[in-house]
Amino acid sequence: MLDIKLLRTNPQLVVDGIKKRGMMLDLSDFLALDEKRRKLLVETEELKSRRNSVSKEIGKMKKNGENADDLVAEMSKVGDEIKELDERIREIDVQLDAIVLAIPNLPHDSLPVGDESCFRVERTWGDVPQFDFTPLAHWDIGENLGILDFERAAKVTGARFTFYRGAGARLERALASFMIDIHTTMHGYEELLPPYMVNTASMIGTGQLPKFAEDMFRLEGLDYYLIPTAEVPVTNYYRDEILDEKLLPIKHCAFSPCFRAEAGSHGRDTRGIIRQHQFHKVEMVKFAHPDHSFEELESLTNNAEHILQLLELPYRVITLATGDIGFSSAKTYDVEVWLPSFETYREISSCSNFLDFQARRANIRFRDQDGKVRFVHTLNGSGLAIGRTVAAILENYQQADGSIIIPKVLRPYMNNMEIIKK
RNA sequence: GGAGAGAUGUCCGAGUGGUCGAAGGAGCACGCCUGGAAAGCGUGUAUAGGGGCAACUCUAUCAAGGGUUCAAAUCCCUUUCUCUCCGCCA
Repeated sequence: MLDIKLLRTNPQLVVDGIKKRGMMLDLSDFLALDEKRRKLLVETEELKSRRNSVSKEIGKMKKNGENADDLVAEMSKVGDEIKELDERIREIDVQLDAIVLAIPNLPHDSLPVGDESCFRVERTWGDVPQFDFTPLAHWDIGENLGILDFERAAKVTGARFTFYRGAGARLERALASFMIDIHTTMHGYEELLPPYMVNTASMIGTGQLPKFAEDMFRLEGLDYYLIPTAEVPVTNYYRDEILDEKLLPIKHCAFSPCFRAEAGSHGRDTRGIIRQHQFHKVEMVKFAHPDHSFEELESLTNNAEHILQLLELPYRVITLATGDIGFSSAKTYDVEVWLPSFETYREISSCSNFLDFQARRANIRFRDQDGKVRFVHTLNGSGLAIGRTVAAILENYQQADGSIIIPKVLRPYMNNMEIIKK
C-alpha cells in the first residue's frame, strides 16, 4: 500500500509511476472521496468534542444533585447525529480502502522502463553445458529414470501435479535440506517452518489480496488460503509488531510447499515440473532498515546465486523492467537457470525489495534511535524454487546413457549417491 | 467437540460506569552522581487520523465488531485468539 499522504499531496507522481508499469491510474475518485471524508471527519469530531465535554459537565451536575435533563436530551440528539456521520465515513473508508489496496507499488528509478522484454542482464555465471548428444527435456529424463510420474499424478489428482519417486523424491528432499543448511549456516538466516495455510489478513499484508484471489486456493467454508509462497506466513510473522531497530535486518528462511491456482496460464509450461499447482521452495525473507534495503537486496540475490554456484548450475541475473515486476515490488532481480532443453534461461528465483509497501499493509514497524516508530522495508527471494532446481539438475547433469550425475554438494544428503540411473 | 478462565501501552501489570490515554513496575532515552561502571536520584517515554499547516488543539484506540448510556477499559451480544480440565486424535 502506498502512503495515503503521497496520494493526496502528489497524485501526479503516483500516476506517472504506475504508468511505467503500463497501467493507467485515475485518482480522481480517490481524491474526491478523500476530501469528502475529511470534511465529514471534522463535523463528527466537533460533535464528539462537544459531547465529551458536556458529558463531563452532566457527571458533575448529577454529583451535585442538580437537574441535567435538558443537556441529556440534547446530547441524545447529538449522539444520533454522530452515529449517522460515522456511518457515512465508514462507507467512504471502505471505498477508499478498496482503491488504495488495489494500487501497486511504484517501480524504482533504477529499473529499465518497458515491458517484460526490456529486462537488463546484470551478470551471467557458469558455462552452458555442451552435449555430444541431443539433450532431453527433464520430463523425459524423469520418466525414463522412473523418478517422475506425471500420469499417476494426473489420475490421483489432476493436471499440473507430479509424483516424485525413489531417487527423485530423495533429490527433492536433499535440495531442501541443502539450501536451508547453507542459508542458516553461511548466510545468517534463521529458519522458520510456517503454517501452510493463512488467513485473509495475511494475504492482504503481502499483497496477494484483494486483487489476486483467483490465483489462490481457498479452503471451502474457512477464511484460510493455501500459501502461494512461504513469503506470506513469514512476512506476516511480524504483522502488527514494533521491532527493535538493533535487530534489523531480521533474516528468515523457510522451506514450504507452495500452492498456486495458475489461473490464466493455460497452455504455458504444460509439460514437466516448471509450472505446477504444488511445488516446494526455500524462501528468504528480510526485514530491513529503510536506509539499507537496497544493499540487502543485493546480498539477498547473492545468497540465491550462491546456491546455484554450489550446485554448479549456469545462470544469469536480470533486472526486471517496470512493466514486469510484481504488484508489491519496487525492484526485482530474477535469477534464471540455464535449461538445455529450452535452450534458454528460466526463472528459478525472484528477489524483490518491497520498500514499505508490504510493511504498511501488514503494519510492521520499528522504533528508531529517536524513538520514532517507522515502517520497516521488507524483501524476499527464492533460495531456490526446488522443483525447478530438480529440472535444472536433470537437464544440465544428464549423460548420454540417460543417467544423471548428482552434484557433489548434494551427495552427503543422498547417502553419497553419485549417479541416478535406471 | 463439552466446561471454565482470560485478552489492557515495547514488556509485566492495576483498574468494574464519569475526574482513565489509562496507576505501579520493567525497559529505553537524557541528566545528576562516579576515576569508570553498577546501584541511587531526577526528567522524559503510545499510535493513528484531522484542524491550525509553528508553539498548539481535537478525535479515535484497553483483542475485533456490534449494542446499552448523556457518558464504556469497565455493562450486554457476536467473533477471534490464549490458558486449564474433559473428550478425540498424529
